[in-house]
Amino acid sequence: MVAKLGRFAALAESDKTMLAALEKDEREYRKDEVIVQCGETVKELFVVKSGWLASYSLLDDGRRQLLRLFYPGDIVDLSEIALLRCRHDIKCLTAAVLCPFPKSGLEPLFTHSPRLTALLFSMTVRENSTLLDRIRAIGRFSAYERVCYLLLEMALRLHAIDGLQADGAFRLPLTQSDIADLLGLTNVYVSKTMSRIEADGLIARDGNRVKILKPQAMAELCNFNGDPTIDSSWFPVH
Amino acid sequence: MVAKLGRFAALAESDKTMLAALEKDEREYRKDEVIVQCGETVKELFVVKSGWLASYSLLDDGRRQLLRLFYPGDIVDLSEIALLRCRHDIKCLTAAVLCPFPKSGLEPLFTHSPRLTALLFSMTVRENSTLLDRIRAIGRFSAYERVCYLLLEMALRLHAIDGLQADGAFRLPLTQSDIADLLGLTNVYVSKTMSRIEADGLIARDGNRVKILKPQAMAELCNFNGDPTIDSSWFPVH
DNA sequence: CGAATGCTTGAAGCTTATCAAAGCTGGTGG
DNA sequence: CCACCAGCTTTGATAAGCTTCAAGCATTCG
Repeated sequence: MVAKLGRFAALAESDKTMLAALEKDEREYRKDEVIVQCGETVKELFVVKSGWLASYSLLDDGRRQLLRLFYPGDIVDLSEIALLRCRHDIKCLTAAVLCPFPKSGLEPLFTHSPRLTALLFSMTVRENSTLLDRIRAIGRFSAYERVCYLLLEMALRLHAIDGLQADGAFRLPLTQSDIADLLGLTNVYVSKTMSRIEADGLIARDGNRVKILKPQAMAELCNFNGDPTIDSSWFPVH
Repeated sequence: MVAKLGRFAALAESDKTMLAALEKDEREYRKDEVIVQCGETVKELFVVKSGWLASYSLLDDGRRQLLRLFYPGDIVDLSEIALLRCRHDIKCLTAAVLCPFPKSGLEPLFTHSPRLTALLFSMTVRENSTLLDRIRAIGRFSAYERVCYLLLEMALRLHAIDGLQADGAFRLPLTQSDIADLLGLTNVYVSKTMSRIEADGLIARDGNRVKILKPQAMAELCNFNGDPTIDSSWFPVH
């Protein structure tokens, strides 16, 4: 996590120490294991060491909407610190290693490091921004555009944490049902859409590996702007 | 704004003073006036004194997605403080009075009041939570459910700032095209859907006034949970 | 009063969902 | 090491929900 945050702003040694304290315990989780259940009172947060997680919401009739994906280096779920009760389920999409820490573990950080506080605030805003992008995608994009969009976003996100393979391809640990629930589609139509995207020569697939062949064309197709740039100029110095 | 934030946690006098400083200037804006344009470097933020605003994203071919609504007491756009360039347009849905202040106006607040910082952080998380709810609505709800959802959310939001009329009705300053762009629908279908909702006896309409007749039934219909509860127990004391 | 804007209603069409069945793949136990 | 099985993906046929297009009506404003 120090590595991830350090990309956005220089950190003092004391800041690094505080962050490292959050990662001192490790716990392993199996694929599909549920980490947090909707309605629970949240006492613990987690730093993701490895693996993918997702938060999601279930409706009475079985409909499901995936809300967020958590990658290595993320905090699950930083937002929950401010809420009394958790509003969504969170589970492992792959086997994962998490570093649990009590909610109060962030307290010293808020009281002693304005700079680190600003940084966490910025991370929350950034996440916010990706949610807005997805609202736009689900609300106004065709299925074809939505899938392109998701693939680009994942590639970008993985690139940032060195999760891409040498040739730029990446393993897609989501099932097509997961992708459908993330984008407001059905698994059947995701399958048909991905086949079309592949037939059009925009991507190549091999098992669950995906390689984006024409990132430029795909980005134009779905108005993909990449990540917002964090402005650290206003951060308190210490 | 002091009133709005004070609802979530007790504020020290010094905190109130800092907040009040943000609201010392006032400027009037006309309906449809654009406050912030996509791509601009953000130097100024605003406290909404009166009126409604919305941020939105335009696609090349004219499609539009409304992203957020801003009500009196909100900061437009708190998120932008952390971003170098603005990613969306923001405009007035009604005539409005805003209090502009420079981005740097928040700096003393971050450096001198951990408690206020935590509160702003919480507000951001809370907004985050409503975005997740809307992702769920757009991704998995039918048009009928989406419109019910939006009306409930607005009523709740207005209730919190005493914006409801005596009989519980409220003026809806959005056009049906706005509602459509907020929910990922078309203006035509919003019209048909609202007529159905009214025919079903869930709401009553008179011009642009709306009254929710059966809030309970509507809430069950669309799994409406109300607002998340903010946990202020972890806030630094001063 | 005329023009502009927004709302309503109907008909036709398209994207996506639903249902169903068959093919593929990776993991497990014999 | 192979066969089996469960879960995932693919493909096709049909259906539903929403969009698009178009015209008429209502309201507001200069």
